[in-house]
Amino acid sequence: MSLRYAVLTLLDIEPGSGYDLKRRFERSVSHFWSASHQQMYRELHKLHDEGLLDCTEQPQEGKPDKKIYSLTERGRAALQAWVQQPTPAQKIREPFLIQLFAGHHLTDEQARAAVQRQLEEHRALLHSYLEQNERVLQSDPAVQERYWLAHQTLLLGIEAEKTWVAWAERLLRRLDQQ
Amino acid sequence: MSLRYAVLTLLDIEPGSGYDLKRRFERSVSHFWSASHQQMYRELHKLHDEGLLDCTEQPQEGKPDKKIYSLTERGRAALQAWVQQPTPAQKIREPFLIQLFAGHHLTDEQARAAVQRQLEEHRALLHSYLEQNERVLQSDPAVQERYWLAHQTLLLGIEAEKTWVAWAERLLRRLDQQ
DNA sequence: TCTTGTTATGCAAAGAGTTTCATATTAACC
DNA sequence: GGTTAATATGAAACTCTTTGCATAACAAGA
Repeated sequence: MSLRYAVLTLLDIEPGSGYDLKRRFERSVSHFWSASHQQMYRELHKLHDEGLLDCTEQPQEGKPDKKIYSLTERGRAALQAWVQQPTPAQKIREPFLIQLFAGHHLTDEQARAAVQRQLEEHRALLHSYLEQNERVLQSDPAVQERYWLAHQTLLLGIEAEKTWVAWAERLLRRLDQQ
Repeated sequence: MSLRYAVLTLLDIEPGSGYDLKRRFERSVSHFWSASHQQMYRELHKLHDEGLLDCTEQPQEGKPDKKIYSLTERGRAALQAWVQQPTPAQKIREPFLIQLFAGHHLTDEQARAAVQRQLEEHRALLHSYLEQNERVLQSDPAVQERYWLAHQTLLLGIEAEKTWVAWAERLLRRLDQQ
């Protein structure tokens, strides 16, 4: 049930199409949620059917038309009610760590390569979050003020990636000594 | 496809029943994977049908009988082949951070309570990982040596929870000042 | 004109995970 | 004898997510 509220939250901040939403998921909330375009469209249809979203078709010049979704009164009420409820605990599922857990089946060389790959991925994530952070810091102070709690989630993402990178670097050094 | 390899990995380290496995998931790998008992039993049946697991019934005194599963040669080969393949990137899905992202719908008091709740959960996780770590450090050095990469995953879990706790504490202080 | 890339939307099937229900053995306690 | 709790296993229905397929408007370049 969380995807729907992620969608409502983003559309509450600013209305948009499924396509927009997909890109905003990648740009602004990838540090705590991900969803494919099929999930977006299905969820948008459902929310529209349930009367939580309005939809208006918007013709475009030089591009295909889009459907712009925005929250209805009921949509805002549903979001408001949900944010005040306790959330289910996160379920972590990290395939790479299963592999390391089965690391006695890896040679040192294989382990090194796998950790190196992860290190690069997490460095890239950290880099992208730091860029997002720069964009936020350069935006309108009134907007920053209004969405300061949203910004805190990005700061957690940054700290989490720093932790990951530091851990992977330490592990690589240890693998290199062997 | 990752659950099956998590199951194979644990049974490769030590054979056991579905019930054992459930507890071992909670005790030893909860920092990177979680699964319900229904998932265990279903996966065990599938892996047995596919010939990756052997199964022997073991009568018990004072308790219901259990089915002990262990890897077949093909099971070991499948695990060995998988650990060497690149893993799909983790998909983070953290409902609490959606709520914070929609934090403009919360009063400071509501936000404080929600963050406080998360802080307590993550402190409890940190505590339990630190206890696991103590158990590992007191175990047979030869076993520690063999599974040292598995132990590294726990150290990452500990660092990640420390990061979370520190972030939540900082956020709470900021909320208290308002 | 044809191909490639971006924008934009969607269906259908399969796979993974959750929730609810059900059963049975044994120990411990009242 | 009846209740509660831990151990032990499983089916069925449902929801959520992924994967593969499909369509179409338009721009840019070969």
